[in-house]
Amino acid sequence: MEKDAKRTTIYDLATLADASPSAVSSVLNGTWKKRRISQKLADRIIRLAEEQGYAVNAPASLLRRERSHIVGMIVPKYNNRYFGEISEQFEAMARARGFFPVVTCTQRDPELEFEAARELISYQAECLISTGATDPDRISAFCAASGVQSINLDLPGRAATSVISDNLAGAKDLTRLILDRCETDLGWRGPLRFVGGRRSDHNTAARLDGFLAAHRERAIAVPGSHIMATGYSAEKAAAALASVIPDGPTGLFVNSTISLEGVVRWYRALTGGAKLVRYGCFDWDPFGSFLPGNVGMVEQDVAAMLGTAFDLIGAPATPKQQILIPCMLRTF
Amino acid sequence: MEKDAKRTTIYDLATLADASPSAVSSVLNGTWKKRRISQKLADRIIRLAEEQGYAVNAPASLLRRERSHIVGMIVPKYNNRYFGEISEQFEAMARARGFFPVVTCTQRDPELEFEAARELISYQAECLISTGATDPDRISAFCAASGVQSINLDLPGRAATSVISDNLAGAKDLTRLILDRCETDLGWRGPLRFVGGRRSDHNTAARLDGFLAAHRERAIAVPGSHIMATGYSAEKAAAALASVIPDGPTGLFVNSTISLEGVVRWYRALTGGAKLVRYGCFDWDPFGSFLPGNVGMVEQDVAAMLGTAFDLIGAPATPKQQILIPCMLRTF
DNA sequence: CCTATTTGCACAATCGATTGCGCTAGATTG
DNA sequence: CAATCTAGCGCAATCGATTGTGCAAATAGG
Repeated sequence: MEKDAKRTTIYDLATLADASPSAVSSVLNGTWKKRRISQKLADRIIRLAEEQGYAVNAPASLLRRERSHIVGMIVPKYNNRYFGEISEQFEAMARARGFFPVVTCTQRDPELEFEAARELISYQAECLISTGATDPDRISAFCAASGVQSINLDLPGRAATSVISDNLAGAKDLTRLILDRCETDLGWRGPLRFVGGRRSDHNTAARLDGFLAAHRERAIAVPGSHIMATGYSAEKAAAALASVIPDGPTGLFVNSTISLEGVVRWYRALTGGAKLVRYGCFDWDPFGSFLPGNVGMVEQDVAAMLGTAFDLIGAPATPKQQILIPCMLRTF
Repeated sequence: MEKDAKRTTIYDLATLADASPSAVSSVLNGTWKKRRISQKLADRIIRLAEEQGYAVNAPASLLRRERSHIVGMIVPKYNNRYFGEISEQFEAMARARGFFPVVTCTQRDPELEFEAARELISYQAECLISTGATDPDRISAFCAASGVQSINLDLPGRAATSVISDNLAGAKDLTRLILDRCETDLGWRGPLRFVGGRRSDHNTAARLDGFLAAHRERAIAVPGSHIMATGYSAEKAAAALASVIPDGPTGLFVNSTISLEGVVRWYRALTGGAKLVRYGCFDWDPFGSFLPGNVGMVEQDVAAMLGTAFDLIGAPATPKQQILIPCMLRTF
């Protein structure tokens, strides 16, 4: 196109409209009634801006402005139903509230998380939401030093208010469901096995608590060997299960859809025993209900979590608390 | 925290370091050797910047700078394996190349697509990648007027170079696979049905061409009623299939994982005929291989597509072309 | 017709970082 | 010892938009 086509500025438009840059600016940012610019001039400027394909220079505008209206979010992954949903709804809700959302994914890499957070602050984000962050407190500290609000989502931290799922209750519900189905389908009372995740992870710990509580309710003892929280990857889950060749009924509490891939791979490789296996998964996937042996999934209430988070934005600094959002049990 | 804690600026650091703002600036942006700042002063400034939790004011920097290093991308959705993968890999590859990626999702809404594109240009993006855009040419035109490079991904446009999957070849491969499996598993020769997507959509059209070509190869006639490209949603696919109660063998070419959800729902509701159904899907999902009846999926080569797109960034304006990236057939 | 408003707009400072240019003191050269 | 060079750094203009203030011209009020 036009080789070194400098972008059109308000100065160009001012010349074309035979007006001052300040008039152009106020017309284009909507403050022109306040500044008593005539309708006539406003129309002229607006028409010219459209003709010239004018787009405001955001850096210049942000530099002068008080507020940026930018809200930032870091998420570990996109290629995952849960975080994909979070990112997508975050953007929609931010736009609906007049914010400019910027989401970036940080691959569960603590350094990248911090760097991305710093970048978002550089861009003058007014608030930063750390989703599933490995070291949320470091980010919160940096935000605080820059006068930027920070909120934790999905995984809690101590240095900022955290909005997380009620993993304990959700896990208890799911465990009960699996136990029930084992009883009705297989005439077997448990105990189940807990597959996937990491015990050092807050959410895994809470879910494990719920898992154990549901067993305790029914006075079912869970041997330590049944807790197979050996990591998140599908391979780890499949490997952990490799030695479990069900000669009798088997029930599994699967801690994430990633781990579920490993479980299903193991399940499919079973020759005879598959009919004796029932499982459920914490986290939802649209294909989950079609997987044989799957009795239900826990769907985290992304809309409620984000709604709660947005209510916190701009609110007066409350004491750092943990807000628990109930999950939804999907029964198949 | 500190109530109206103004962010630390280079002027604050200059005062603290007893140096000039220009020295601070050059130290922090790495141009200080060129400006002959002493190592001693540089060290002092860097230490102070860390102590104060300094983060550069990106708008101010961008305003003055020549290049922004920002690359923008719009995608229709995140909550989908394919686009999630695209977004995630785009960010990683952009960072690896020293760019600052900004991705935003636009829900297949033409107006939102355009608004988001305009915003990214406002932020001085150097290049904009329109992924699966409904009206890529409008965006390209706006980019051109602003002197910003634009590239289409996944869906082609006429106003910018487009990097897309080789849908024709991929669909032909998948169709052959399904036909083969129908023959070996069911002893049946087709024709298959084409489910999902929209004929007005470039990719659907290309896949349909491949679908028909593979039938033609084998001299199998496809009745018009077998082309059920009635939209992308799971509901539409399920509804379209509702009347198809297989009294004999049935084979389906499913045009997306979204449509696949509807297909699987239909499949599960079949009482007797399920054993006579085989299908395959264009687009990959990690749970796909566990779905009964699914004989294979086409995985689009996201890494290759993005690699090609990145190679185009900053390259001298080539003639607008369509670059086809081969897909990978996953056989189950 | 003359003073008070009001209308309609322009001026100029400002946001924070970048960068071309220039200045000073010490080192080097002849 | 004068001339030249260089190391080391500061000055001030600049990017484009925003916004408090000021000032004519038009209108209203008496």
